[in-house]
Amino acid sequence: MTDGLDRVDRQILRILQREGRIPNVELAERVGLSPTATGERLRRLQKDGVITGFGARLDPQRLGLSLLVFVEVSLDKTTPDAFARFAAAVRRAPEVLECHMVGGGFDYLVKARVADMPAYRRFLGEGLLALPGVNNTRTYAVMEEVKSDGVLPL
Amino acid sequence: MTDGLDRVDRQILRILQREGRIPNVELAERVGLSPTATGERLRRLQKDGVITGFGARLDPQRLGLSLLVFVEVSLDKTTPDAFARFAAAVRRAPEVLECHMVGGGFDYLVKARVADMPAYRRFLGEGLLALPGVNNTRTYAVMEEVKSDGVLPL
DNA sequence: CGGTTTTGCCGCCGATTCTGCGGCCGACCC
DNA sequence: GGGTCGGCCGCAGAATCGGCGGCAAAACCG
Repeated sequence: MTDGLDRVDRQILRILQREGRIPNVELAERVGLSPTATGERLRRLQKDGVITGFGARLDPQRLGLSLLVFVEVSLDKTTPDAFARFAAAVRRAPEVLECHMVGGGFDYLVKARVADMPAYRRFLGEGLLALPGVNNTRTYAVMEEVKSDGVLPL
Repeated sequence: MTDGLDRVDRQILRILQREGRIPNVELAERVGLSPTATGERLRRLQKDGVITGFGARLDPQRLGLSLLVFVEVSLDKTTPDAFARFAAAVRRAPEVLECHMVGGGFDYLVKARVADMPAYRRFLGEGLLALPGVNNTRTYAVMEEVKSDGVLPL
């Protein structure tokens, strides 16, 4: 059940990762199946949760979000529910694109986009550091995005 | 030209980020415009580069990629073209979802997905450490993905 | 301030795409 | 051999797409 994907399924996923809005008929002729069979596979892949959704890729620059930063966050270990409260607050913060709990020298790795350095200072001061339990942060500003697509290998 | 987006444009982008495959007619009635006008805006947003593409979101677990890791990479500063060669190699590596050049204690931050720890060891040894100019790496394994969508604020 | 251009929207309509249905074929199992 | 089942196909009605002409309000200009 976890991996009942044949060659055609994988090809469909590979195409849809990059061209999510391709019409079903064109997808069908690319994988060499009829539109009906292809649509059926697509529906099944969504129902089974392999495909969790579709989305538009936007250019952050054109939206005034020129600065990409990664922040390593350390929490006080004293309060046990601090983790849950931090996680909840982070999910509400629109600047935060991703947040991962990691094992190692710190607790959370946050990926965020803001307009510029002043905006980041504001986000750091009023957003992150204001959260209870936040002990220490270390910021890395991205100078160049070498690879950004995030396409999964198949 | 960089920011000629009105309220309706932003609403379109907000919807399409989460539901990229929504039919144009439904998008139209959600933003309160006719399908023709909505389609025209969509076409313009793509032509202007605000929308760079559409893609399917896949569940990494169901594809056998259960381990998400972040790797901080330091390069030898001796060879000046080492940066370009590292960047080129990283773009070819399928496990690497993202790679950013950062300012701070190290040079590159790499986000990668692999099947499990043995697969990561292989990727680290044969993929990253084999690259010329790589001086030092530090790995952080993700224990929990608190927020992963990467949706931009509008 | 009046006229003109521009811009953005709508309704319409032919072409394309989608989707549910019935039928076909090969694999598999008694 | 006979039955069952999963996967694919073709078809047809319904929905959607995309280009065209018209219209009204805003912007522009003399």
